[in-house]
Amino acid sequence: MADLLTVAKLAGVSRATAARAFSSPELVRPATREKIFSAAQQLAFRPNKVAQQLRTQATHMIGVMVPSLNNPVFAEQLQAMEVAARACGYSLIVTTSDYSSSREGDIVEEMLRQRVDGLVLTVANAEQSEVLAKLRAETIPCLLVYNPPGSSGFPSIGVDNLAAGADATRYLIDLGHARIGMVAGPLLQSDRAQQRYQGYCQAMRSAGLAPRPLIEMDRHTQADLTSLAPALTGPDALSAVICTNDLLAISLMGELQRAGISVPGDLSVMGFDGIAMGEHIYPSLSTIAQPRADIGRTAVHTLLAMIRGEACSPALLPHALRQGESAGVPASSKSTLGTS
Amino acid sequence: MADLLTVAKLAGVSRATAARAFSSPELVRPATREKIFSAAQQLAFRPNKVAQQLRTQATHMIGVMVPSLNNPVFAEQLQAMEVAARACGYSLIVTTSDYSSSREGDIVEEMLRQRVDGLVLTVANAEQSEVLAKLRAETIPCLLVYNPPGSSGFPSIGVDNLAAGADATRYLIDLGHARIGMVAGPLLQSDRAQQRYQGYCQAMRSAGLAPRPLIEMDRHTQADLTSLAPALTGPDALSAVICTNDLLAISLMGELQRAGISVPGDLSVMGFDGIAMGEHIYPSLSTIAQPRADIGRTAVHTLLAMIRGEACSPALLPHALRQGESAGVPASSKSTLGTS
DNA sequence: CAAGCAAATGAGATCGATCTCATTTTTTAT
DNA sequence: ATAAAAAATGAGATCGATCTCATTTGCTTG
Repeated sequence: MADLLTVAKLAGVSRATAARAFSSPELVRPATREKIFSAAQQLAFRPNKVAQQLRTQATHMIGVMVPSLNNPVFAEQLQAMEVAARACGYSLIVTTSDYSSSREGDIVEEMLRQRVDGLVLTVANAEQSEVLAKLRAETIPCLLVYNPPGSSGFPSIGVDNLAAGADATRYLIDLGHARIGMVAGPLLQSDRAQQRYQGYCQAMRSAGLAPRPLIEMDRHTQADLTSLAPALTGPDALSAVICTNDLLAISLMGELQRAGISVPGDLSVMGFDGIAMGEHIYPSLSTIAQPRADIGRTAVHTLLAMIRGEACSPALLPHALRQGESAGVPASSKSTLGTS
Repeated sequence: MADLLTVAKLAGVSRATAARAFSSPELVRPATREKIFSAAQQLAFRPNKVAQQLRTQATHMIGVMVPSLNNPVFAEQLQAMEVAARACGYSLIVTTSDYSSSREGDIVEEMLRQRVDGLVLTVANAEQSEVLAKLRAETIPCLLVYNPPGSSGFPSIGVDNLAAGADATRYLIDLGHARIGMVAGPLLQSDRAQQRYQGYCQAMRSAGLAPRPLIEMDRHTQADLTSLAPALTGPDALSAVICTNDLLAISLMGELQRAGISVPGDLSVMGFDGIAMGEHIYPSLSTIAQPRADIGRTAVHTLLAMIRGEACSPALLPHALRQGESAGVPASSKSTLGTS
């Protein structure tokens, strides 16, 4: 592959001038510039970014780590990030941690060696993350996404999960529900889920209702009915559940329907995240939508600002309750209304 | 950031020896090695990959381009690729083309400048892709995913879309359907969709049925009922449709159910791809599942083999018909059976 | 037309590692 | 103990661009 020196020779100029023709053309006399460009053309010259990166000490690469691309929330956020980054001349190195703390460590170390200009991370639990502890000693710009901007010490882009959890709960209460439960993945491993549950508890109490203990599923994105069954029977049976993410909600709805339980007839279901799929299925998913594309875009722009050395304001983006068909008036109220 | 020279000085050795301690420790006397390692430790030395890449002329980076991460097929494939690549010491630069040919060109050029070691691409249409034409003049290892391995001249990883299309069709025929249609995105822009349609046509003819013209939707991943309505009325109304991808199928099912059309009662629906979501919704999606994770993994391993200079055999991976609840016995047969 | 000044160009160092080849040190054999 | 062979180390070039600073070229103006 032809390098700049070869181009310079063919054009009869020095390396420096050839380089200038590309980086600051206005400093090169038009005639010379043309000679250089045509030489470059002939030789099919293609600038070597690696060399540029070494010399300028800037890679124009952003390291991105998400838990999994199998969850559309992250994939959709990444889609937006990629578009935003490329528009600004940056590339994305994408990695997945599978919520594993050791993998998180390896990945970040690798990216630091690659000298990415900044990092955008979504970690399992920001408060007690080892990798964030290590990063605190580094000077590289680093931004969290979805993780609450708590005491981790890093700026963060996301929504107010607590308020969002409360909003979802209040929506169901306003619909007439009182026996509302919350369903989460295993061990409440995600700090977002924890906050959402807090919000649920607050909203319940504000309405004079007793919050119920969280119902944990074995898997983070797939519901199993057996774990839920106890909560659905007896006099205190739930009339509505909020799932801590959309995948969980969607798979729960599927299981319910397969078991002959009607949604929202017998049980209202709400999700969290607002993945695109939720709008297309039937019944469409009532959910708290996070502005995923906005989050991705904002994350990129905020990180680039940090890279430029500007102070950055950790942004809370607005969430929105998306009314779908999966949450409705509870059966009891309906019959009450019908007979009144 | 401390560099190797600084480490070498502190350890009282030359750059060369310090470098060797890391790259080929067996060439360095244990005592010396220890001095170097402890110096590195003290200085928090972190090898600079950019410099390595420049010197060794190998980046250990793979450029990946997919149409969109909003479609779980690509996200799920990417997830598998990332894991496989990292296990082999490679990183992924991920980009999305949105099926735009100009964006494809820009992206690939950018990646070539970045001197990625190889490319894994999914293009809109491999046969007439400008970017592939350009790449044919380059020497960089390049692998297609999902695109049929036709005359593009590049090895490809994917399934036999023609056979898959025929399998789906035959499955519906075996269920008793005769009035089967196929639904695709706009302009049949994807070469895979074309092949699947061919397969459908073949299977129909083999069964003595007349293939119907393709029904095109305005968007690639979202169905609208108005475009489909004509095909659903009259004496010749369809009893089953095959969609060229799962997103289309799922959104179609949603629309149908919202319109009071029962699936599979009134209309059987099949998809293509086998995204995870399809199994969770209700009714679960009958589809032709592509081994997305396998495809991703195989793509990485095949590309790495190409990078090592080994000849590569373009692999066709097996697809599988996944029986779901969305395709069933047609209403007419059912009543026939019932009255006989 | 010469002096003076701005614009254009070039020489050489630099980024941080690796590689080759020469040199020094250590080990082995005699 | 000494020569020969093997192992360990070092000096310096190299990858491909960019940057600084010195030098040359071109232009303006008196």
